[in-house]
Amino acid sequence: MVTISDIAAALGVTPSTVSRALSGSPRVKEETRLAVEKMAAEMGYERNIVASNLRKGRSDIVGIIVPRIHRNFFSNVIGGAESILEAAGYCVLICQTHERFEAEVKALRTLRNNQVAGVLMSHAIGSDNGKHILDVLGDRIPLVQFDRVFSELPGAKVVSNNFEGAYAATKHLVEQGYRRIGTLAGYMNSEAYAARLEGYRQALRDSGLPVDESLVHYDTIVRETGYEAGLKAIEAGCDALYSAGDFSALGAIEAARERGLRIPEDFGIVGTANEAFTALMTPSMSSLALNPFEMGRQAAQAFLAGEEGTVVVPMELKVRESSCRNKLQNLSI
Amino acid sequence: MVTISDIAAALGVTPSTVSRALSGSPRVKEETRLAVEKMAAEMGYERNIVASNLRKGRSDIVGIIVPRIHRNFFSNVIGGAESILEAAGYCVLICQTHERFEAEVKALRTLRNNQVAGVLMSHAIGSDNGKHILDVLGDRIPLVQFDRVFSELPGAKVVSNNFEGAYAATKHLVEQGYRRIGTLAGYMNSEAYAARLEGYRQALRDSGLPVDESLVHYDTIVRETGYEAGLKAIEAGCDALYSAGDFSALGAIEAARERGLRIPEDFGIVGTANEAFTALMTPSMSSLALNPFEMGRQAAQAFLAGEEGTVVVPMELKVRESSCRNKLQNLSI
DNA sequence: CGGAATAATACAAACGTTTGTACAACGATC
DNA sequence: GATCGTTGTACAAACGTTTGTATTATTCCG
Repeated sequence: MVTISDIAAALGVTPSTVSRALSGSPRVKEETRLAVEKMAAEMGYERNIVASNLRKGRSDIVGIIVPRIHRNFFSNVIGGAESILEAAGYCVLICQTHERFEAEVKALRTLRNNQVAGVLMSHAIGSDNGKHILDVLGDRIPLVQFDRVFSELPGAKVVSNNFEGAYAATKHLVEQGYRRIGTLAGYMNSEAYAARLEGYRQALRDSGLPVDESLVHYDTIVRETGYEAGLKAIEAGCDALYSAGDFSALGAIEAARERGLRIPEDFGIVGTANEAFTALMTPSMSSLALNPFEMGRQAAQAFLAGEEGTVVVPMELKVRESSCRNKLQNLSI
Repeated sequence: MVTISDIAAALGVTPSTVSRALSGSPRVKEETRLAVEKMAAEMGYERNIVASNLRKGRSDIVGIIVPRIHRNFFSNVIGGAESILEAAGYCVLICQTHERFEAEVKALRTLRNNQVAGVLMSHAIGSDNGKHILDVLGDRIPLVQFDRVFSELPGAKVVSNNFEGAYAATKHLVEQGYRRIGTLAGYMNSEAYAARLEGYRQALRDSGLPVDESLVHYDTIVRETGYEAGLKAIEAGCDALYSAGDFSALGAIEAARERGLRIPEDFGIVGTANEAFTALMTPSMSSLALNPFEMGRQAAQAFLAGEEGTVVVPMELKVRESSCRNKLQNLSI
């Protein structure tokens, strides 16, 4: 591998001059810079990033920590972040936590020891607060949180407007004439799910409908639990459900079919996340779309800008057949 | 940050002794090693990986290059690879090519300049051969290719049994009574697609059916091109399609519906990749499942083992409604 | 033309680790 | 007690870059 010293020797200058020339310092003469660049190209020089990082005390690597990389949502966030970071000259180091606290701490350590320029993360379900994050990263490494956020931590945050989204989804069901609307609510230690539940409640209140807590089904995010909760909801006389997840909504649809209910005539449903299958099934499923790619972009941009605020990425209600007794429509919140 | 020199000073030994103690060299006395380890723990020492990498000339980072990270297949491969590499003490640096040759070269350069311990990659459609890969990586950085493979390159390879898979898928269509079976074949500069096409052809031959080259539709991997090719296939009198991709298969289904054909009664289809939506749509779509997580695991293991061979990860034909005029069945190849 | 100001380059010390070689201490052997 | 091998440490030179300071070359002005 050719080094700046080789170039320096070939040109009869010192390595420092070569270094400055290549990084565009105003302290080298235009003529010298051109000569250096030419020689560097000729000799096939490429900067040793590791040495550069060691000297500078930081790298051009941005760490991203997610619970599971192969979940659709997170891989899209990563894709969005990467699209911005790559253009800005960074590369991306990925760590998974598998929802475990210990793995999260380990990932944070790994990233810090690699002297990453920053960390974008969505914390594990297993983490109750962000103390460990602060402990490991200190105040030297900028942090951007997305989706799952500890609001007490410093640094930028990127979230969805879960309250407004769930509000719009529920309101939509009301407008379609459903009157006894339940919800599959997810886990309450996640602020996102909690906000969706509140949005659902508020929409009912604002519509003059009673908020019946027996129609709220907690901890339902997979198909099986959605199915069971769906059966209960039907027995309780529900005619519609807003589900905080798509897979649980799918389970509820199964339950409704099994009970001989037609969708959307007898039973309406809106899911959340806009998973690929929702648009492709029959009848197609209405869903409150997250925008993970955009969240990734925003997180990356927040890191680049070094700003501290909270960015809210709007959700979009995709109205499809499963909730439309009236006409089809598409709402942006 | 505390360094080995700090520890050395605190104990009255030299940094080299500390370094050797921490890396378990037999050249330090057991007693000294314990003292060093204790002091390191007390002072909260963590090895500066960047400095270590510079000195050693390589890092504990493994680069993974994929066309697009948020494609289900690739994010699962990454997940599989990461599960193995993480356990072995490596971390994973991700690069996307967006199917572009130039981006692939840039990614390779980035990884080499970061002195990665190895590269796992699936090349871009835009790359016709692997010369650039060899040029950039040289023979110092081990390479493992997966899925899309240049067989002329050295290093380990992990592939699916595309020929056998496509053969089984096509044979299945024959067994279901379809007689004029076309194919959506993908890009022929990818050996995987080429092998699938051969499997399709061989299955027809072995079934005593004519191989009509006008029923082979090249370069169709997305929904739109699948739709167009689907229309052509229907006009040409096809009653079934084996598609080398799920999205193109979806497009073909649209085309069939538009032409008033019932699925599977009038028109059968089998896709490839077993995307999540295939099982959830109505009618559910048969698909030739890849095993991306396992491929990632195998690729990582091949890197760790430093072996050169080719690993074949079997595909599995998921038989669902879209191809079943007779009975439902599930085939393992 | 002298001297100050400025421009351009050279010098050298870092960054924190690893590792080959040298060295000291010690016990064993003859 | 001199010689030798062994064991444990110290010494010092890397790895390739960046960057503060010193030095030399150039320009400009009175």
